[in-house]
Amino acid sequence: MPAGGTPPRRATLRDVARAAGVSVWTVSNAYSNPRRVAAATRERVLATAAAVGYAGPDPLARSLATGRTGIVALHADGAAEPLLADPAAALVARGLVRACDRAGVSLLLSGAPGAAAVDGAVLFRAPPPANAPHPLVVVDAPPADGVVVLRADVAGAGALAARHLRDLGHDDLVVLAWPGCGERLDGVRAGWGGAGPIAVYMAGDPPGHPARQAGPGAGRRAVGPTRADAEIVVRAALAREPRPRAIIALGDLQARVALDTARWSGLDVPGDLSVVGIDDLPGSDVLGLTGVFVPYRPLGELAGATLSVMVEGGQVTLPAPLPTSLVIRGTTAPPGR
Amino acid sequence: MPAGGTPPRRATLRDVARAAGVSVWTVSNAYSNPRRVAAATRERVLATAAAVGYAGPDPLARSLATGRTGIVALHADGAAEPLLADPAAALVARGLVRACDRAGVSLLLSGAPGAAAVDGAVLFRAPPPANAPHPLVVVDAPPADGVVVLRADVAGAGALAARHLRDLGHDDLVVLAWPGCGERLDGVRAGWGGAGPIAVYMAGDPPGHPARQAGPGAGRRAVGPTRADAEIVVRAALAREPRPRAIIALGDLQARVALDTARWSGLDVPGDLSVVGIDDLPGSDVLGLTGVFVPYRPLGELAGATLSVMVEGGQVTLPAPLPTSLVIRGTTAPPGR
DNA sequence: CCGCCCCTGCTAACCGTTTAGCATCATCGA
DNA sequence: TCGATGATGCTAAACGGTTAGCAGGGGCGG
Repeated sequence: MPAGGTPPRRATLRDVARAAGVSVWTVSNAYSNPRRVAAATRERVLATAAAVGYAGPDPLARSLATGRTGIVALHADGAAEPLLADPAAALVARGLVRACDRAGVSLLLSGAPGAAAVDGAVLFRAPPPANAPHPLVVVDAPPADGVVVLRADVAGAGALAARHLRDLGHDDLVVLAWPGCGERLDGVRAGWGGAGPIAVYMAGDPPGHPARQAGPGAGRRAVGPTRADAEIVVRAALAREPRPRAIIALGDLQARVALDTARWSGLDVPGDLSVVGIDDLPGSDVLGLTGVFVPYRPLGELAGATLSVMVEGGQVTLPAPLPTSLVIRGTTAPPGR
Repeated sequence: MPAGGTPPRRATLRDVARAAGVSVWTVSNAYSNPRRVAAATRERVLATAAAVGYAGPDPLARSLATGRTGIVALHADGAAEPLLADPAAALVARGLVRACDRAGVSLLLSGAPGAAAVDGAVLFRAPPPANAPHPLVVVDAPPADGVVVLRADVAGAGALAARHLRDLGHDDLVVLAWPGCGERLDGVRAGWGGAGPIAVYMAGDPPGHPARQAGPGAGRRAVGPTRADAEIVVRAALAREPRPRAIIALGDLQARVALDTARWSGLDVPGDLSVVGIDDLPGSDVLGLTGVFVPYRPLGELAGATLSVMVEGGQVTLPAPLPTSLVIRGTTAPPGR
């Protein structure tokens, strides 16, 4: 004989309606649109729902019907991990999650755009896909037509760094760079303004470099050198004759490697060598690194706010690049005699 | 007269089927189950889809039909931001996102459990809800019946810290604690083993403390003191007579405040005062802080792997608490004379 | 030539909601 | 007494897929 128990299926709106003796419409509105149903009826419906173990409308079905998911995505290229592992991306994520909290939505970290249904997406340093079914905001990428791109004034950042060293009296500049950071480099050149020679040491991927060929992210735009790449280029730069007295690292990671390497080889920073980084990532403060602050977290927050407006159907105007600022700590000084 | 253009609605499976002259079944399987449809047919379907601008099955509808979303959640209490702002939570998130990448799913950061449809959820230091419609894994919370709780051996961590100081010859211990870290404290007591007196300074929320009453998280289990709380308790501890010579901070944040405050008031660390923290958060290495490493990132990774198994319907056996390890750096030494 | 089986594709039911549009009814002013 | 009105709740059509079960047909062994 058949067991008389309820099936293991979770209760649905229909079940509640049947049990409460009302229509599906009434139950749905009791949850989503309380003022359209009389208080007494609503009370009864909710009580019945609790009795049959109904925990509220299924978010999936609700999303399908309404077209809204209450989720925005932060996308990376192949894998989601870099979104938290890369310090700059993590800062953007942190700003974004704060904006999401404020807007009452959740944040999805995903390496596969389109795999999940979202109301909108933020792309960090990634090219926008052609036919996204939702609004898109791109962070820290070159401006492009037809897409909302949010960025910091990285050229200004380079200029700030160069001007600082020039103001200190330096007249010989070494720059640690990598392919793809052209704008920062241009800024450095502009800020330096011919105060002396500039030597650029370029890190990372020559075509065919094995370490960057493997893996899902191979071939994508370089967003920065690996630690190993940085060490190679730093060693090369420090070995130059005459020895460098002022270094701008276009990224904080390179700056830290430069700091380590210089001190390791007995140089006094800033006595023998001035080092300034660009990014001012968390941790650079305790290192005492002089650098230019790039507002990644505010960018993430702005991206979230902007996306919210777009999801609501509003128009947004492209803001000017967010300003950067020089933070002077302990790694720069006038050139030693 | 009516404009003959296509409506702005996105193409659906049905549209593609009509255009390709096949049934909906065929189109669906061409995407989701390629081996059930002849290669030639599939080819034709995909071409037609591209022609009418169909970008693949809608994830939402697919999820509704299959019951799978390809999303796992990391939940916090009221807001999602602490998941990235709190260093320990951020480490768990990082481990989790890596496991998600490996499993091919996306990670949702949410402050409102149940607001979005997910296949499973990880709760960090939060009590599990009663009737979750999906598998649950709890990280870093007291063991409980019927739920999978993953944890580090925090008692062992406390013991490691205490034993280290005792081995160095200390015989007078000051502990910086907060309500809710009882297990760590117990571990300290066990590791210390009566090598001398222990003075415990407890930080944070006395009932009615205004700073912790406001906000959505009010009343929840304390996961650690705020910076301000830490400063107060550190000041109190350092002012003790006789002056402390060995401090265990049950959390790294307190340890850092202790370090700052001690050095600020002219004490030599570790000459006058030994400080050891528990957590070994990122940044403690450059600070040179001696401490006990708590494997938050591996916990996140393990949580992700465990959750994957549970989502697939598998049974999991509770692993033993993950071991912690002592990391000796520069803030501990034998007691000064 | 016949019966069997596999391959392919179809029909139709289902997933659990939302919501536009309409029916019903009690209340109320004239 | 009657029509207008507002409150309340119902019917039914989406939303965009998946998939169990089945029909038709061609290849193949007997």
